Amino acid sequence: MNVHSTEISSTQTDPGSKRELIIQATIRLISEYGFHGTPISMIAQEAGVGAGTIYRYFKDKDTLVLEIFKQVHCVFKKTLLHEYDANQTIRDRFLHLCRGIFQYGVQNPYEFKFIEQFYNSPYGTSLRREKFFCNCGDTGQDLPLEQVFAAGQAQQVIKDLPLAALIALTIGPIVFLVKDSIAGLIQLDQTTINSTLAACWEAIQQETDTNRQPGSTPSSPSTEEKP
Amino acid sequence: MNVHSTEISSTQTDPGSKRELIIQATIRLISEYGFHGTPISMIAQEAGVGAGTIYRYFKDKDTLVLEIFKQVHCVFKKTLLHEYDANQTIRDRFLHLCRGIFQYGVQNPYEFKFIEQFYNSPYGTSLRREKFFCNCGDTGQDLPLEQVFAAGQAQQVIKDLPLAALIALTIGPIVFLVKDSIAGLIQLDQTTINSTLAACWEAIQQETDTNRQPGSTPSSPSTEEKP
Amino acid sequence: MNVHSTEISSTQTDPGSKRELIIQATIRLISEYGFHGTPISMIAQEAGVGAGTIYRYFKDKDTLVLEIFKQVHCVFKKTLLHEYDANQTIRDRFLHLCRGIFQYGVQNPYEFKFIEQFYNSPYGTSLRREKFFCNCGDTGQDLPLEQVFAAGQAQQVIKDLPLAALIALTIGPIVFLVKDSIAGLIQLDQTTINSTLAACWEAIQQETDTNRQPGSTPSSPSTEEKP
Amino acid sequence: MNVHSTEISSTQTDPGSKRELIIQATIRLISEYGFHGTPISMIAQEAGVGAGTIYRYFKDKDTLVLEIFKQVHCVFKKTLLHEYDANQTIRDRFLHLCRGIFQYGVQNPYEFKFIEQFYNSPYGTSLRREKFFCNCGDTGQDLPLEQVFAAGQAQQVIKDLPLAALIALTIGPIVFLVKDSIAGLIQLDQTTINSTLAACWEAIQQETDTNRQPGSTPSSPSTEEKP
DNA sequence: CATGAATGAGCATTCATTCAT
DNA sequence: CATGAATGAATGCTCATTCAT
Repeated sequence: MNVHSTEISSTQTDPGSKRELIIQATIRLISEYGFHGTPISMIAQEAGVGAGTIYRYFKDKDTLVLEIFKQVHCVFKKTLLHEYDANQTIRDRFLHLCRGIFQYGVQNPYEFKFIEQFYNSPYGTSLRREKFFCNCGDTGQDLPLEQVFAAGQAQQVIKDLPLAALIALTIGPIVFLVKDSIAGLIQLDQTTINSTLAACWEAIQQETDTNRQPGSTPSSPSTEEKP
Repeated sequence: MNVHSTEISSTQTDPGSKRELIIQATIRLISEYGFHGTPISMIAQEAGVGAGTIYRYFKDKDTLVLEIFKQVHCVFKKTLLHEYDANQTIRDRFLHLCRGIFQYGVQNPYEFKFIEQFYNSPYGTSLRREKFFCNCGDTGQDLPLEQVFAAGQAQQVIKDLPLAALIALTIGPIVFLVKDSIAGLIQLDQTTINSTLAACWEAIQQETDTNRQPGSTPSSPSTEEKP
Repeated sequence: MNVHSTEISSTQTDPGSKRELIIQATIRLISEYGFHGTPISMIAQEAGVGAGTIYRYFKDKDTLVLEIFKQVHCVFKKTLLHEYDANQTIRDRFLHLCRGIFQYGVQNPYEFKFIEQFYNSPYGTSLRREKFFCNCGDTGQDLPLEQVFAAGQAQQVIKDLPLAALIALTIGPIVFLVKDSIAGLIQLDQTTINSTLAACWEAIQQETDTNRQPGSTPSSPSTEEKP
Repeated sequence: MNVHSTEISSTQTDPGSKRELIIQATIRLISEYGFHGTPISMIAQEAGVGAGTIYRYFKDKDTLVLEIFKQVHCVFKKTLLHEYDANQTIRDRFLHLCRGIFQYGVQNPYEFKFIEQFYNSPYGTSLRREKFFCNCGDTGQDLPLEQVFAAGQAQQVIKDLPLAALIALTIGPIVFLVKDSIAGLIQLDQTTINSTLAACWEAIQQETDTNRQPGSTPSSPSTEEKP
């Protein structure tokens, strides 16, 4: 009855549908110009639809952006969790998730910057504070990265820093680099990604005697968790 | 004939001048509401001047923001270089600069967010790409942090990563944390700052014989082998 | 070729026809929200038809309303003339017609307010000026009330006031009261209606010796004199 | 500080001020086309000002109309009360007030229709129900006409009809006639006005033996109240 | 015939910029 | 120099109307 839908239906990804055209145009433009820098008329033109058409699919501009964020954020989370194994070592789980962010950013630059824009908007700030995130069908628990950090700290594999600091030490560099990559300031190949991730791990790992044993390289799997 | 000046005159820091009132109001408001969320009329009111007055000092809104960015960015750089000693060790110079960013962000949240806003705008992106930055009277050389990294790599104290990656590994976490701090999501005390900076250093430092045993290859994260 | 019809076909009162559904919805909505406050889409929804369907029956929104007005106005006139006997006394004919307006308004509040809305619109004003009204199959003669007034004046039963004044003195109070009734500001029972009509009659009647005789009026709601 | 003012300042009637130009244009246009039929752009053009200028004086379109209504309604009430003497007979007070309405309508056709439009809008309906009217500096008591009716009923000079009916019997014809006059359907001279008012009085007056004496003409002051 | 998705002109409102004072 | 009233282009949004299905 109502075409405005918060549910993410399968038709949303029909690449030819007007709705999807609007979404893609919005992501592209807002990722570049920001919410207030992107008039509806510009979205309509980029999508190749009439301005009024947008309002058949979304109640207003706010809703348009919020709904796209939810959808994009969901896909983003699902991408991270693809082939994710909670039984792997802390380090491997860390690397899996972080590499996922890298890959996602490089392969979906518009979506990545869109998420960034959203997080840095007043909207996003309150989102973060209220832990509002979309559930995507999962149990609404914390981002898996936070779980990894918590588990790692429990096992004394990860430094006893505030959670925010741990996140900053990993997400910070990744986001920074991906944005530089999107801006064309650096070419992100697998080698650079891998070495950067290794560096991130070194930043947060708890150095123990075991870790300091000769031959122990920062990037070698340690077995500190199951002694 | 034209009172608009790209040059940074000495009067700009006169705290009572209208120009400075306008600048301070703009920083405060744009850091909070963003460029498009801050009308000229709001700036005029916050600054306690007439709207038309702003146009005596700045050609238009774009120029206003660009000029403020240049000025703020200069002060920021100068702050970092305060008591900076190029003869210190790589690590100390690194810590001096990074701690400076932290301090600046915590003590000047409006300016910090303003710079952030600017960097994330289309304007900022092109700026970064064109290395346009203001010279601030210095010799136009690279940011000192980049010099430290280059020197550190020459001395094999710092990993052989792309410069952009090294910057990301240090600036990324700092900016991330300062923003969280400004948003009230974390309380940044000296302990947290110090341990975070130590972590950043661990992320970028080259482990040598001096530091470690030979054969240690920081850039090989390939370790998934489980013996 | 053109399904739009200015003629009032017999199907218009078929209660199940789409045309009639549209008309009823329009009357209900416009009487409440006015012409500009009632979008076509709302009419379509209320009528349970597609928006495009309305344009099969009416050329455009203006035509829709004009045609409905003609139809409603016709039915209104016919209602007034029901059981109307031109051989009755002036006073009885007057009371018959006026009571008819009261009854019609109370029983058909939507239609009544619709007519009102229309009369007060620029459209209605020009209509009144041009004496354009629909003929309803009658001989296009004046409204019967005007005939009664003319006849009454000829018989010196009704004051020698301008016709417009006589109409105002009768229609004015009735419309005013019915609107208050519809708005819920007064409960219109038969007693109030009768005494109001008696008052209207007193306003326009020519006082002669004949008229002043006691008990002279058949439907005498006029018992107010206390002998 | 704030140019939006609910207070009715003396400058409002400065005929050359933009504010007054806007008000006059609004009254003229809304009286003819109604609220929804009068775009802001049309008001701006009619007033000879830019569209944005209107918003310097009024918060939004609703406020514009509401404020004008208050002002016009105040002037209207003051006009009615000009030279009004509460010590006159019921009939004279009645005639004074009703004649005032006539005069006001004939001399201020735009304002008169504007008030009409407003009363017939959803806004006006709630106004009537809530007795919200502006106080105009008076004590906020009922319209004087209602007081006259109440007093007249107490003295058995006026019929014992519901208040709404009495108002309908007087205001109804007057409004009806004035509208016809404005529409050009009738020429309202003093004779017509006087005889119509006399008729209105006959409609509502309580007929006693005294009143029935020959020679008692509607327009002559009767002394029925203080026998 | 009937539909409702699509359209774009039109609306209320905001805001960067100008200019008379 | 400084002001802020005035402007009109631009924005988000609505809605009468069309037309492919």
